[in-house]
Amino acid sequence: MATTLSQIKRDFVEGLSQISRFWGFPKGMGAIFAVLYLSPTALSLDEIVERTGLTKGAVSTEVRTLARMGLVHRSTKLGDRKDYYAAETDFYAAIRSILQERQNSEFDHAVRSVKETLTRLEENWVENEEWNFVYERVKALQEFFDAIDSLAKAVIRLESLGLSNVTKILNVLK
Amino acid sequence: MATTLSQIKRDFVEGLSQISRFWGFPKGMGAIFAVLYLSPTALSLDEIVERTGLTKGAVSTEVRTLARMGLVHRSTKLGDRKDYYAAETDFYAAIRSILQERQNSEFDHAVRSVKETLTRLEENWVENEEWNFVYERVKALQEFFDAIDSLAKAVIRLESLGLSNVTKILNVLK
DNA sequence: TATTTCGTTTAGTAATTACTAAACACACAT
DNA sequence: ATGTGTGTTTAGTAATTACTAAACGAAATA
Repeated sequence: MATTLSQIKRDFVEGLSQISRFWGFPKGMGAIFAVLYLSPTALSLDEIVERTGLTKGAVSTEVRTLARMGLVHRSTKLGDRKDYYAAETDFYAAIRSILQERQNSEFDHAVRSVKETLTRLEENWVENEEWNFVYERVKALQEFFDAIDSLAKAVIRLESLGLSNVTKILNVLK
Repeated sequence: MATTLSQIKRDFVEGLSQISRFWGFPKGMGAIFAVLYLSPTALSLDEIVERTGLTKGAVSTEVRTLARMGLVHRSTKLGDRKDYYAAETDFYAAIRSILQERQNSEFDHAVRSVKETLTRLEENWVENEEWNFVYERVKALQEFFDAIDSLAKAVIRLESLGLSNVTKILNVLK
């Protein structure tokens, strides 16, 4: 049972698929990214189809959302009608892109709804114990979300420093 | 159309449900947490059932995973056979707890599989261009995961400083 | 021991999500 | 204009996940 490169690759693709699924993305998306990531050259849609075992339709849509997230890049060759896809290798850039994408997402809408709850509580204020209690709790949650958000932005802003350097600095702090 | 407290609460519960779903948790889990979070007193399983509209079975299992994640706490009253549940209000503590929980999870297993790919590449080394290429790529990914992990740990370690203070410090850096 | 009151488990259903197969649309080449 | 090689869309299916209803078990009470 020789450990061939293609075997190792297959296992890697499998691993990224699971990670993808864990993060709430289709596992096919992870597979597509993995295949592109391990390829030295950009791949056409049909090559991705071949290497992942998915159908053209699935690859077409999923590679597009990957592109929207900035995790892959689409390119073309002159005199060739095919599109070619390559994995983004700068993960910090990808994160930044994903966070931007997130701004318009269902998620941010939901987070905003917490903020909105707060406003409604303020605008229809009734001075009693329960109202006060609810207000304090919702406010605390909203502040937490804000804190996370600011932290993420701060880290992204320091991208050029390198994530591990940022970590080192933090570790010195206390 | 008066904006009553119970209306506001319902909307809040709805909001957290969506957030929960976005993060890949059942939306019922979000609803349960929200209900507990807005309650000044700990609630029994049946009270949660009543306020969320879920069944006892669903609440039983989901409240348990919430407890495992450290997002709610189970308690009992003397001379009362019921269990009572209350929301954790220290979110930083909750995050820490979730990250610990994660150690044993399917996710970490998957992340470890990347590390494992790397080892296999090293152990069966073949000196050629492709092998080298794949190795470099996998290594970069593994280092990225490591960096994220260290960063998370560093932030958690600074919990007592307050998340927003950490953010402030980071913002001064550059 | 039988009964009540609680939480858990289980087996099945509903709802959602990922994916397939195939039709389609567009651009280019002949 | 017709045919060929692309990527996209769509309608349906498979697989997964969240949830329900109801049986069960355990512990306290009668």
